[in-house]
Amino acid sequence: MEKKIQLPTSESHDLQGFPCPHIAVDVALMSIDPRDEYPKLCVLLHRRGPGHVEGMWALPGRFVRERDTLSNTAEQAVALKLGIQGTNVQQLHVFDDPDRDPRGWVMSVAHIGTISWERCIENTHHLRDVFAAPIRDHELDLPDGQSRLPYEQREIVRYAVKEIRRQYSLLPDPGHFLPDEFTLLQLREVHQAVQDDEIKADTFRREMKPNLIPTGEFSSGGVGKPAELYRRRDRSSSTVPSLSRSTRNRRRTPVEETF
Amino acid sequence: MEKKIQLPTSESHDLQGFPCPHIAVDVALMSIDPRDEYPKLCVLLHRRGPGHVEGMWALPGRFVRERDTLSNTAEQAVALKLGIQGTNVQQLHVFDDPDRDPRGWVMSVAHIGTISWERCIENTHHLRDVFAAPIRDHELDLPDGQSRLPYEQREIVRYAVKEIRRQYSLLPDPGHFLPDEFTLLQLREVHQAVQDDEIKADTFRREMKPNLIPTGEFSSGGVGKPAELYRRRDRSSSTVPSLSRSTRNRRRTPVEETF
DNA sequence: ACACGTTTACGCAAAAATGCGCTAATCTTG
DNA sequence: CAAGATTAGCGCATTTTTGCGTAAACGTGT
Repeated sequence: MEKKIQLPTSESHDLQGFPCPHIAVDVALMSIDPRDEYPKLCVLLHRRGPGHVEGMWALPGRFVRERDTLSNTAEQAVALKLGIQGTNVQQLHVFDDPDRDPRGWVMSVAHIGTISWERCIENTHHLRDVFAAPIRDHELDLPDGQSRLPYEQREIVRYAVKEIRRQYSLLPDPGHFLPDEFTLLQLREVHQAVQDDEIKADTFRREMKPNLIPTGEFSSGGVGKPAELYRRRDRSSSTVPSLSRSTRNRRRTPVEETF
Repeated sequence: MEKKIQLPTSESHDLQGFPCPHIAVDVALMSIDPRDEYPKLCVLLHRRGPGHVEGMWALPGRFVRERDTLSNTAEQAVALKLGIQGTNVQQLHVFDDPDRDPRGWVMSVAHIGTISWERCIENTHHLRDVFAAPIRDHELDLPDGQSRLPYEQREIVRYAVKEIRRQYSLLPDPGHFLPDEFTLLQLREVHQAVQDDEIKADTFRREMKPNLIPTGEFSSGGVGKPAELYRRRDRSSSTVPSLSRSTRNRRRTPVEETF
C-alpha cells in the first residue's frame, strides 16, 4: 500500500499559532563517595520543600526561564536545590510525554554533571536536605524509606550511569572527580567506582599511561613506595590515543538504545 | 570566597508566568548509497519550498505541534519533507541558543534516523527536491554549489556521524541498513561505509559471529561460492556479547564532548 | 636496626588477537 | 567440462595484551 505524500508548496513558519511546552531541566549530579572501604558512585538528591510533595527526595530540577539556556537553567537548579555553584552539565535525554506532568504540557531535558567529593561536601555538609544516594545496579538507595524518585527520574539516573560509564571507558577521569594531579591508584579507584567493577592494576596502568603526563613529583604521607603524580593529557591534542580494548572490552553487553 | 546559597522554602510550580520556547526538531536521516565502487554513508536533504529561503537544501525539520511528541514530530518531518513514512529516530542533542532563530525563541532537538537505500529510493526516486548527500570527514557534499547547511545543521550532521559510528562499533548493523537476512560481505561493506575505514575480512568475521545467527540458507545469483545468510542475534538476550576490541579499537581519538 | 605491610614498576610466560597464505567447496560463465 | 570468481575456514607466524612473581622504596611498629 503505497501512499504518496503531498509535499506542501509552502508551510507557515510564523511562530504565531504554535503552542509550546514548558521546558524543565533535571540534573543527575554525580560524585564519588570515598567514605567506605570502596569508593562508590552517588547521585545528589535534594528534599523538596513546601509546595511540591514536601519531603520527597528528588533530583534537582527547574523550569527554563524566558530566553534562558538549558545548561544555565541546569546550573541554577543545582545551585538552588543543592547549594553548589558552577557545575558543568551535559544533556542526556529529553522526556516529552505530554501527559507526564498534570499541571500542563511540560518537556524535561535531563542532564548529567559531575563534582568532586571534596567540593560537594564543602558546599553541602551543613544541609539536611541534600543527600548523596549511592548507586547499585543502576538504582539508587533512597533515604527515609522512599521507594522511588518522581516522574522519570529513575530513568534519568540510569541514563546518567550509562553515559558516565561510557565516557570513563574512553578517557582517564573525564568527569574530574580527581583534582588536576593524582596517583594511578586514585585514578583506578575512581574508575572502579564508576564502572562498579574490579580493574587490574597492571592492565589499568598500561592503558592509562598514553593519556597521562607524569609530573615528576611524588605523593607523600602514605604507606608504601611513593606514587608518582600524573596529570590528564590535554585531550584536544590530536595525538591523544583512545583507550585500549581492555578498558572498553569490559564484559558488559551494550544494552542500550540503538535504532 | 564562600557564598552560601539561600535555599528557597517554596518555589512556585504553577506554570502561569513561565514563557516557553517553541520547539523544533531536525532529523539527520542516514542511508548507505551503494551506487559507487564503495558504498558510502549519506544524509538525506530536502530543498526548501517558497516561504523559507526557497531553494536551499536542508535537513528535514518541523515545529512541534500542540501536545505532540518529539519522535512523532520528527517522523512527520521526514514524511512531509522527504516523502518517507515510518522511520525510527533517536534524539541527539538540543540546540538552545535563544538567538538562534530571528523569528523568536526556538529550541531545536536534533535527531538521527536510518533507512535502507532500497526503501529510501522507493519513496524518493521521483522527487527532485530530495538528495542523498555523501559524508566526507564529517562534512556533506552539498548540491548546487551550496556551501553550508542552515542553522546548526552542520553540527547536527557531525553529531549524527559520531553517534552512528559509535553504535556500529558495538553491534552488527544496528541501524538496519540491511534487511533481516544478509551475507557477511554485505555486512562488512555497510560497516566500512559507516566507519569510513577498511575492515579486514577475517577479523571482521570472527568478531561478528558471536552476534549473528546462521540461517542455513545461502545467497544465489552471484558469481562464486554462495555466501551463507545471517540474521542479527536478538540483542535483548542477556547472553549477547559485545564486540571485541578490533571493532572498537579503531584508531580514532574520541574527540567528543565529555564533562 | 629490623620486620612487616603496602605500593610501584618491571620482566616474563601465557593467553588472546590479528593477518595472511593456502585450500576446498561451490557457483556462474563460456 | 574447464576456468574464473567467491566463500569459508584452517594453520601458523606475528603481534598484542594480560597477569603474576619479584625487586625496590617507603612508613610504621617493635
